[in-house]
Amino acid sequence: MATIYDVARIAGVSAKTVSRVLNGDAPVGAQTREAVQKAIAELGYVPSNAARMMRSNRSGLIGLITGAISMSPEPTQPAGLPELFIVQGIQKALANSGMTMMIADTGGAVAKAAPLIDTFLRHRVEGLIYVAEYHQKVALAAPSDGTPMVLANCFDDRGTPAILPDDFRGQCDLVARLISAGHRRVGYLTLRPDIAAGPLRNNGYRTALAEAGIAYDPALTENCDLEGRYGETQLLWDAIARMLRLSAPPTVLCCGNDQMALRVYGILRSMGRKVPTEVSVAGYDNYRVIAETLYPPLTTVELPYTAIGVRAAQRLMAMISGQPREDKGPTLVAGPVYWRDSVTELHPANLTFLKSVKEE
Amino acid sequence: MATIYDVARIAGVSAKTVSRVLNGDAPVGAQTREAVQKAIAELGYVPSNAARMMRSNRSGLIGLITGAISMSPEPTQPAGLPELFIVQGIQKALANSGMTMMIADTGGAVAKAAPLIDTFLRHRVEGLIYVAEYHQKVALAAPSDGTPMVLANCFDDRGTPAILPDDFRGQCDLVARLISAGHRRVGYLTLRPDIAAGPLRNNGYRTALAEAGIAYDPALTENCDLEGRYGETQLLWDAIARMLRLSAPPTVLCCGNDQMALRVYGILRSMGRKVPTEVSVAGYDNYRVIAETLYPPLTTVELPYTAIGVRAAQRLMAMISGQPREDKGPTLVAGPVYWRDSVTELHPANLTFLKSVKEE
DNA sequence: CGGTGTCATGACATCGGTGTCATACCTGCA
DNA sequence: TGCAGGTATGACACCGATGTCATGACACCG
Repeated sequence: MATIYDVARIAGVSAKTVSRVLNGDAPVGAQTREAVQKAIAELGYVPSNAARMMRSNRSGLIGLITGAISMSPEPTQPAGLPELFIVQGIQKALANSGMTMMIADTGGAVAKAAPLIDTFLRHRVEGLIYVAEYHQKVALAAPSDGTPMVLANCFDDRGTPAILPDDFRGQCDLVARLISAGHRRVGYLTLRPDIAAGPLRNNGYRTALAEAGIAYDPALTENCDLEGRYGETQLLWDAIARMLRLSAPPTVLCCGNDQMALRVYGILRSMGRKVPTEVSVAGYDNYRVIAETLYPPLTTVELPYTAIGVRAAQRLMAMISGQPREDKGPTLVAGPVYWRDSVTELHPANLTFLKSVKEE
Repeated sequence: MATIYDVARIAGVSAKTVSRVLNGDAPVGAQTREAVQKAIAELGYVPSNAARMMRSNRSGLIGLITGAISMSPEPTQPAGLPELFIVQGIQKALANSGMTMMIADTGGAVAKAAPLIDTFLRHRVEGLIYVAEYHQKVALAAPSDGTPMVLANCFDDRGTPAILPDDFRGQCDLVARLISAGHRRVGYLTLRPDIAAGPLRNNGYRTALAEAGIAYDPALTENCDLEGRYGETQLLWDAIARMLRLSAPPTVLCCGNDQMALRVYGILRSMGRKVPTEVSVAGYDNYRVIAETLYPPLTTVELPYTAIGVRAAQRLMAMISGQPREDKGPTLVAGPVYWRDSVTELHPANLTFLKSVKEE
């Protein structure tokens, strides 16, 4: 591979002059410049970033750590897609910053993160982003030197800057929208309570009900989440059957995620219940391959993965450029409700048969 | 950031000795080694890859170019996921090679690939992989220096090593399996004919029929592929209705991809046809979020994205280590048929009502 | 006409490692 | 005893850029 000296020799100038042509940081005579550019083209010269870095100490690299790229050895889970969307967002935000992204992968084992961070530090990355698969708490060793780091879709208890989905807001907005469409009995097939999003979303659900003056009914909330594993369909079937047998059955079923909603579609149809005329369905995530393809298309809330990635990159760039942190605590990113045909807008006429309607 | 000289000074040895401790390329006295390691720990020293690279000329970097990471500005398409699975495969294969992956992104515009390749060459990557979103022909400028390059999920006419899905084999295997399950009238809702996979799969379909001695019936093949855009559902509805009105209607519908199959489920149910007892459905891609979650789960063919990634990485590593190319032409990767409950195994009794059965 | 400022360019040191070679010490064998 | 051979270590050059400083040629101004 040609070096700057080769170019200098061919062009009949000094290496420093070639450097000036490349960087435009000092005036160069017109003919000299041409001669240099000709030599560069002739040799197919490409400057070495490594050499440049030796002096400037700026690598132009951002390190990204995720478990998304390599799946777990037993890929029973659809796993990893959220992380990939976050990566998309990061890339998008980084595209015009001149930074190049290095990606490494824990293969699911958080313990592997430390050596990967080490690899990145060897490359002298200017910043690090750790991306988690789902909203969760992590315990990561901070890089011993001062390299800035941002957590995306996760948080720790050391106050590392974190970007998180606003699960409370999302569920609350969705349920509020359902209520404004006339629904008063809102069934809720929840996520597991042991993941971070679970309790937050439950609070959102109950807050939306409370703000509309609707009493919370425990009979309308069930946890059937088996992470998509075998048995979930049976649990869902059972829970839905029970809810529909209530004297005041739900007019809409909120699902913990869009995948669960996809299951619920099949179950309701097998039960002979039409979606949405007899029972409405709503999801969560706006997993578009499902939400837009389902028939009818699914009302859901965006889980703003791309936006989380963008925010994470922006925050990191701010830290790299030495801007002081303006905001404390995690940054919450809320996504909009996508209103599609899987939920009926109830008209007053329809409302009469609802036993629990207190007002309106 | 501490340098090797800082470590040397603290440990009371020369820089070269520290280097030897780090690389283990020459014997070092036990106490000396300990002193050095203590100094390294004390300073939090991390060697600089850039400096190392200056001499060794080995960057330990692989460059990956894709359009997957940043989506198009108007993400009407679910786009990009296949590429991400390929990236997973690459990462998986690279994990133990000590290589670090750099990812850059064309944002969909192939024209942007050239400057990205340039960026990678500045970093002196040891190899390049270009990943395409779907099986297609590309025209990429090869890096002017001799940096090895592999194409994944695409090919060019310059004979650049390419790894491709075996679309012919996949469709052929699927249809053969359907036939062995007793199906004789196989409806086929195809992909657009202008993409590479289209004609290949059609050949697979016809070959499987021919090998079973079943005559090809043009009335059973329709193209409704609008890439998931508005109108596809209507086209599908129309095509399916037409096929089901035939005097010898199909007993199974092969769909161009799993997303189309998801639509077909909804359509068939709206028509009052039960899946799979009245009409069986098969997909293509093994898009697991759909195929495994659908009710009943979907019979489909794996589009072996991860395997393509693995093969691409392996091939690249072979090129980097200077192994001669053993095989000419593109490497085809076939995926297995996933047999699930969306297709009925027809028993001889069922077969009697089929008008077109010639044999058996 | 001499001093000052700008333009254009080159010599040289430097970044942080590693390759090459030299050196000093020790052991074993003729 | 003398020398070959292995072990442990250091001095120094070098990789390919860029920062610093010096230099020569002009143009402008008083």
